[in-house]
Amino acid sequence: MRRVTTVTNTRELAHPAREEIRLEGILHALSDPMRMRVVRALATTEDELSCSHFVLPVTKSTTTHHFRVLRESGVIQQVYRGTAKMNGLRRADLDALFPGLLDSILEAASREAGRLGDEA
Amino acid sequence: MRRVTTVTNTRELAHPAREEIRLEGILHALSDPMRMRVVRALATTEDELSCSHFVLPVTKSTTTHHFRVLRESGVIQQVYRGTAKMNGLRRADLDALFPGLLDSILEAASREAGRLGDEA
DNA sequence: CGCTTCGTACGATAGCTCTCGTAGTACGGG
DNA sequence: CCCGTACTACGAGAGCTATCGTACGAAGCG
Repeated sequence: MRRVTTVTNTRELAHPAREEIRLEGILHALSDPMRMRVVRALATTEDELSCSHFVLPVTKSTTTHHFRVLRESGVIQQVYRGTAKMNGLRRADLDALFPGLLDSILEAASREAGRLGDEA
Repeated sequence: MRRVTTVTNTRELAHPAREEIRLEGILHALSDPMRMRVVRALATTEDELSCSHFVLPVTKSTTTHHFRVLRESGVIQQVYRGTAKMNGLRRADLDALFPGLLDSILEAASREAGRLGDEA
């Protein structure tokens, strides 16, 4: 029952620092179809998207799990905004660490989607 | 006891066709340190390298396992040459499917290795 | 103060995966 | 024909992972 005086958010989320991000972790995170889907959606916009914005064919707890994997691997950043949890790609960090990598992977994903008829 | 009349190799290895290669599978294959190590070594040369050329800190059966994962995901091609099994990157196929992807990942791996002091 | 919406925590389960050891097959050389 | 080298197959174990369901907490709305 601790009272909070600030208007802003209390719930904090642990993110790896830029230097802690590992290529291995990124590749692993993106090797799951659900997570790749999320990242591709995030890449299409500058805005942050809420978790509930995504409609994945899995339950909500599983979705939470995937977002956590993405956050802990350093691919996305998450912040609470009211009841919603907003998600954004860590573009600056990823580009600084591995220039061109994210774009190559996104391009590859897009290519494959097109090739397999998923479109987009 | 089947006798073979041909002089060339009998043992065939199953490889995915180019169109069967999946990005997901590639990323997963490369998200393992041992396998990334192998791929990085293969990328440094045009030649094919035998499995025994690699000295990984795991047993031989584990090594066999990793090579199989790489082959089945379409990252490498393998062929028997006498008692040896030669390995080569499937550069042409990968570049055709996902232009720039392999190089970006290799570059990222190299960057991280440098950053972490592994050198090379 | 309830109610709703959004997301989390926890426990469970099935399946995969990395690892090993042992036993075995294929090839080439003497 | 036997032996050594190179790699495989199989079985097993420990650990991770994707998934679910249920129960819960946090924020906002009326």
